[in-house]
Amino acid sequence: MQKETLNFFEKVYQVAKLIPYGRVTSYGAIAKYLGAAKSARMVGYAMNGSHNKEVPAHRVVNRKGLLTGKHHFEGTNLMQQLLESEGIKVKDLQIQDFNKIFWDPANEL
DNA sequence: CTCTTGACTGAGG
DNA sequence: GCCTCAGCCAAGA
Repeated sequence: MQKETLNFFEKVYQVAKLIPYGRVTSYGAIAKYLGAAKSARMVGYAMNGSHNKEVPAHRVVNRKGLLTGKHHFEGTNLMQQLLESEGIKVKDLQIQDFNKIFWDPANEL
């Protein structure tokens, strides 16, 4: 019987994988969808292990659409590069039209 | 066990 | 819209 925390991490990965192409979401949105809106930080923490997974962590940003986690990627602009490759416009770690491409799992899923 | 840190968020000024 | 404070939970020292 796994702990709920472990299940939480697993769900984070699952939801992250479900993020449509050219869309982004926030840590809080995922956390809220999992029923742990107050554990948004845990979502980001879970992403630490996302490197070994097929999780598109570059599509997950904070509520402002800011690429706060870009420092966890290789290089200095890999995250922004990946997003722009999907048609997402990014300006200095800030996603443009964030409200338009924002994907809320609790609402869309 | 206690303290610090962190890919966060909401409320108040 | 920006800055600051507090709450939140888990992992590491």
